[in-house]
Amino acid sequence: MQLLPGFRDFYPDDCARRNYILETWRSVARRYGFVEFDGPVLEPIELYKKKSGGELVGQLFDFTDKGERHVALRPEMTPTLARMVAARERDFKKPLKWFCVPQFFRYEKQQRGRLREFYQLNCDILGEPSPAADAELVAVVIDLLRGFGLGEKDFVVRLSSRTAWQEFFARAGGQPEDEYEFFQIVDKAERNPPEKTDAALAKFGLTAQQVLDFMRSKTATAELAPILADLTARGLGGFVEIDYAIVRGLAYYTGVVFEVFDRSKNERALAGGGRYDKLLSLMSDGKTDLPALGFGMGDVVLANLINDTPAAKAQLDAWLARERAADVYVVIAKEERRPEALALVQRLRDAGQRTDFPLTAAKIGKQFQTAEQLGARIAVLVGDEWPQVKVKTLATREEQFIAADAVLACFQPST
RNA sequence: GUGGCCGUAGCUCAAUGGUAGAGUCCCAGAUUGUGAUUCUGGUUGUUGCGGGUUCGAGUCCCGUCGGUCACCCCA
Repeated sequence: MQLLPGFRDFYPDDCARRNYILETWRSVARRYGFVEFDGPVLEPIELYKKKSGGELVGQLFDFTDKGERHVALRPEMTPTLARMVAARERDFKKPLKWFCVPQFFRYEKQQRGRLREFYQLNCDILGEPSPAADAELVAVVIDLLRGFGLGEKDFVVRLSSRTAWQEFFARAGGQPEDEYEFFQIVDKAERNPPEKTDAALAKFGLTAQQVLDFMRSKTATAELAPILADLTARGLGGFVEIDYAIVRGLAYYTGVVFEVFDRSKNERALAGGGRYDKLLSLMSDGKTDLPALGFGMGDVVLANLINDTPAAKAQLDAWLARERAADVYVVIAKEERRPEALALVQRLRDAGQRTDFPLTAAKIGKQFQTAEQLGARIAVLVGDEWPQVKVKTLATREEQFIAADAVLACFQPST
């Protein structure tokens, strides 16, 4: 049987790599005061139709359940978050700083950095309109990536704003109802030939040159300046560039938007997000109106970049080695001593030592080889010397005899 | 969803249209109380799948599934 396209098996080594990413995400998010939440993997399809107007339904894993409900595997978290917050908004002190690490499912053709199943860290701040919240969000993005050993030379946050483009569009005489169409044109202006952009902009009385000129003006607007100042005060200014080419595809963004890219531009976006001040109101039919902003960061592109960045790769490998290493391997040199060895194994495990031993009789050399492969730091040999055992530090090959009862003391922290 | 390239052992890859191979990994032994190297032996295949051409197909043709890259999209 083959895997379904775009889905992954996680063998122990893959699972450890995945957990490294998830644990690092959780650790940094908590450091910033974000608290973890989660929701259902399966949702009624209307939840996703409401926001997107059905455009994204073609990329959902959806089906009809046995109760005739039309359901979908979650492709994103923002609708669920909006529903949850809107339902119990008064229970939470503002601003809310919530994160989650959900597995998402999207029915798309897979390619580099994009699968049909993936994990994505989501961090959201709700109930805070101040630019301080925007800066806090960008700061946590930066520190999340720094947490993997990535630095200023490895990635950059491209900071932009829908507001800036709204004002640009209004100055040119554009109507608010045409804004979204205009954003879509701007979003593609960098990739499309100027003639094509000119043609699309003609109805608004604009030219590709005007749009590209503004796009390349790196001066911060009054909205973005305090965010930059905040990040500079934190010492994170070097990670951020103003770049009005970032518009993002979705209709619901209202203000600051940003995307994070690797400097070499080999990968697709590492993370992306922005403000969606009107979305909660939209999702709750006006019952709840909270300003909000957030971003998502997927595991697939991030893993690619870590593997291609030596310092980050080294940090990952060190973590993996620590993660899988056994503390102690008990070598049973004489099968007659197996009961005593089992007792020792049990005591070591009770004391919290990661302990392994041969389940069946095996040659000594084989057992040491196994101990080595398991990454054990210490081998304890049980044999003729009982009630003494031989304690060997595998890295240095030093051995010493110790009374079996005293072995545990070797592993206690010496205070 | 559209198009280019690619599918041979668990992995990396060979094989002019003529008997499917090597390295690696794994297992065992050399070595009955010590890890490396080395040496010896061993397991592993419906050549992705299904048709077709041919005396004969891993090889050529068609289809299909999967992978990959680009486009579309990117919550």
